[in-house]
Amino acid sequence: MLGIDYRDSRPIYEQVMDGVEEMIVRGVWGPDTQLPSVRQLAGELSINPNTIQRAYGELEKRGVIYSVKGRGNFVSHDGSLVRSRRLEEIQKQMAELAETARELGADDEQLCAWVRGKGENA
Amino acid sequence: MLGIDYRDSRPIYEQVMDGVEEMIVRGVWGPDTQLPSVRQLAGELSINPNTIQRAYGELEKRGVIYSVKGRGNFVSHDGSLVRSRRLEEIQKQMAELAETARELGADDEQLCAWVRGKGENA
Amino acid sequence: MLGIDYRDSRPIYEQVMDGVEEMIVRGVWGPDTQLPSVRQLAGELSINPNTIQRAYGELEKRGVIYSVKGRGNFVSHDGSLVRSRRLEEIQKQMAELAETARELGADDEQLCAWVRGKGENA
Amino acid sequence: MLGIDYRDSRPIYEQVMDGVEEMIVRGVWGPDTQLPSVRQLAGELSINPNTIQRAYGELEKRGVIYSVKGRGNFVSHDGSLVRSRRLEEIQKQMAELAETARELGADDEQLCAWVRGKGENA
DNA sequence: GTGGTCTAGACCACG
DNA sequence: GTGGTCTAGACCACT
Repeated sequence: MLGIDYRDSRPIYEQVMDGVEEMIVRGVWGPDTQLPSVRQLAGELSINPNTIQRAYGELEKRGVIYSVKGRGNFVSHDGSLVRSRRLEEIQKQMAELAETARELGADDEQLCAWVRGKGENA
Repeated sequence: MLGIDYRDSRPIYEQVMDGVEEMIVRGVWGPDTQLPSVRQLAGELSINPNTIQRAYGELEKRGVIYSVKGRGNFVSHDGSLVRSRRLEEIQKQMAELAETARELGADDEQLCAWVRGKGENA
Repeated sequence: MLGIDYRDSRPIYEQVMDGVEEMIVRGVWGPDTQLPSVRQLAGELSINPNTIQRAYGELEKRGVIYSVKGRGNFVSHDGSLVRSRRLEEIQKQMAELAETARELGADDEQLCAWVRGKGENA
Repeated sequence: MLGIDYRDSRPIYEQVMDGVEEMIVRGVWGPDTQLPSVRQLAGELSINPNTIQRAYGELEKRGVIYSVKGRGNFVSHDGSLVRSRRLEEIQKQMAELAETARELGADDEQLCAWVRGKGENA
């Protein structure tokens, strides 16, 4: 879990954020679950603690987790809340892509086909 | 045309590339059309010539344009080729987004609705 | 009573201090009332005794309570004294905020409106 | 300008943020004004560049400034926008303080007097 | 030269 | 032990 890909162009702290959110979305970490300590996670992933700290800090500012000095970081939101927020972001991005594609001549049927699952045969 | 937005987080050279490709896709610049010279475009956009040079270089690497020493840069492909290549990229990105959305619980109908135009009929 | 909110960014020992002061201000604990022992309160709140100790220590330093070796901690002040000290602090903070707000263009009437109760008349 | 007070308990990066916002609010730095570079400001204030970077980063995330890689950071909002946002924050804090004060027995007239300017004589 | 990210190591407040 | 901040120094992408 929480795999880091150094070849990915996205910054590490962002990958960590996504990894944590995924654990929450999947329900593996419910509300008030304590997440791994900054130092521990840094050790496991062979990453500098500051990088983990930054990821946790951003997540806290977004309200996804909350931190208690001297105790640790904890999940605040229910997974469904995080999930819906993520879906909104995806929807926004897809709408933009669709807009550009339409300007290039694609029609709605094509676009629909692109986003359909792989069971598109038959 | 070829508007640059400094507030955009995307690098300038990328915005220039997109601008050039758009001129080609729209058919404003057909095959073998000579592009504005590096210095001229740099002057018009108040941009460092190095940046224009990089944009042209990347476009040449992609085969969208070709350069002739001492004469300038020229459009190589027909607009339709560029258009289809762009659509492929968009398709790829949308497929990835759709995949993630599906993992978050979205179904094909929702995804289709997201990419549909707001009312382009009539 | 003396509820602790781990999600609150304020340190626990400060929340404990506030809780104790509130009991005094409300008159629930009069002068010379014995406070719950460090260990007992720590147990009730599921908190480290060190934290309670620190809260009591700070309160003693402020003169709100006094401790007798081997016997326990006791309320020293009358509730009204604590109350007036608290009001002074609040007054000070509000004056600072008001000063900043005035520099930003707010006038006295606005400020008055902000601090007025929502409809406590009748 | 942009004075840092090391005795202040607030983190340095926050003081820097406030300093920048003040320059904007006062109209000293209008929209699209380029702010001092990370390294330059770090040098002037004898502060580590990372700390300035953090301050700038937070301001960008709030939309107060925008950054262009390789060029610098620039003011995005008009001062009035920043000002109104700040006033909202202050109003919120004052409302909370007022609430507590009222629970302690203060009445609206007192509170009004506390927030009035120093020309309170007469 | 600019901003953006990361590492390494340190200090502090809190529990 | 925990998180939060800061410093120092490095590397990268972009202009």
